[in-house]
Amino acid sequence: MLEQALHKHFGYSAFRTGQKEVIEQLLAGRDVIALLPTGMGKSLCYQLPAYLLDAPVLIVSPLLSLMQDQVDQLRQFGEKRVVALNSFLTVQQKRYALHYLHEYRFIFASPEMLMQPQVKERLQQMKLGLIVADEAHCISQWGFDFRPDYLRLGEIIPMQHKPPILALSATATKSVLHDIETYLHMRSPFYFLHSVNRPNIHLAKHFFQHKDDKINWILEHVQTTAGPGIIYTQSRSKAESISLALLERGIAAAAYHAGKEAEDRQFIQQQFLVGKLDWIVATNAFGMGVHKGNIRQVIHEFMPANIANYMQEIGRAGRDGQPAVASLLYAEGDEQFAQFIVTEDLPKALHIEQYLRNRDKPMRMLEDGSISETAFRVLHYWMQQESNEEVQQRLQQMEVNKYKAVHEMLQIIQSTTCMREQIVHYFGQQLTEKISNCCQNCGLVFEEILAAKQHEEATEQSLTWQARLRRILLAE
DNA sequence: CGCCCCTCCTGTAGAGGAGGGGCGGTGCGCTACT
Repeated sequence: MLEQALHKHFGYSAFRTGQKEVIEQLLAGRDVIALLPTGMGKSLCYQLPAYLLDAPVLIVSPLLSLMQDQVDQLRQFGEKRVVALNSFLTVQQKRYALHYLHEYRFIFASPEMLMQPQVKERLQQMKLGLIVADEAHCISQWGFDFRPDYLRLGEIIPMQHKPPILALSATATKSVLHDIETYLHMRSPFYFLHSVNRPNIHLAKHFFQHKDDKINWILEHVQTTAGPGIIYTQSRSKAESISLALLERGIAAAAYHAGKEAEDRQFIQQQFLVGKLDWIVATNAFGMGVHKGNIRQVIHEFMPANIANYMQEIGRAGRDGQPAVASLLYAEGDEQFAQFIVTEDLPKALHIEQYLRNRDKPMRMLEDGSISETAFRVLHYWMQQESNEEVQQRLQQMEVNKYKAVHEMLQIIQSTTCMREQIVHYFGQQLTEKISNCCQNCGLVFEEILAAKQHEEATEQSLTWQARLRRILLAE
């Protein structure tokens, strides 16, 4: 009985939605794509099978920090046969880990590490019980133009004695599901798809004449409403300046972006998790693997580049099931920047010519700085897959697709019909129930949603003196 | 591409506008250098 195994290894008495179905299929040897809302115990879907299979489980993870969290969690459960194969290991540790790889129960690794010849060869000789792609939407989101090793995961799957493959994610469109299936070489996978709709997240949007007005709105809004929350900004510098402005107003806020030291990032995330920080002002670097239940607000200072990103980012709110608000701020022309940022680092036609001229030693292209490291890696990958003409076409198509995705997001912003319905429809699903205070277009009274919370805060002593003064002076 | 910031220009005072330059997201692994 699966329930008995669940109780024996993890001490739980019952499965959560989807877990049992997914595990049953995996144990029967079938590939599975599971879309489960975050925080609903996605990791158990591979952790339990690991104890019922007689071979190691390989988990492909997008972030080192995520890997570390999962390793720590398993160790807390008393599991010793667990390893994270990544650049944190010394040469000796890595050699040791590879030598005894078959003895581990859980092997975590990044796609880049898996593509190293020594690692790949070692895995190919080994029997694996299960291969897991955690946050599997990364295959589609990052594989084509950022981390091409994500498209090469199929190379580590043994042809003979192929283990079942599990793809886990919280949000994926039909086309993302298709990419996952293709690049993981899945054979008629079992789908467990939870609804992408999150009824407790209310969708607000606000329009502004000038970009600066958005900042003023944020400063005002954050001082008078309930946190904790995340503010997503378009650039690192803006994340810094807004968090500073909030700090000056007595709000416990911090900035988070990829320009910060790994140590600082970890510290800030930790402080937010334990409630010492109320607001995180971040670029899209923040979020994956952040398990905080009581996030009440997500504010977008800029326009997300596509609907999937928007859903992922607002989906970090209200995981405790309590009401939360996602506020999307828009000023005319914001789509220009969104378009620029997502296409700026794509390899261009001139890079293909340059690549062909340096065919014998393409790395030379990097020397004069005419191409970024990312763009070079992406170009190099595609040039090995396809002809010049095909690569050129592909890159153009990528650009077109990215513009199209920005436009789809813009339509949600500009339309006057239910935002939720449009979003759910975009993911190929249907909206089954109608909620009150659904979205800006259906009618939304902010105070009604977080009213109880705000009242509580108003009487709290922890209210900042600025906010108290503001209430008195402005009679709010 | 659009923004922000800085410098320069004008024409003899102080400030406003033109024009140029810099900047702008996401992560892995690895290497060279301090």
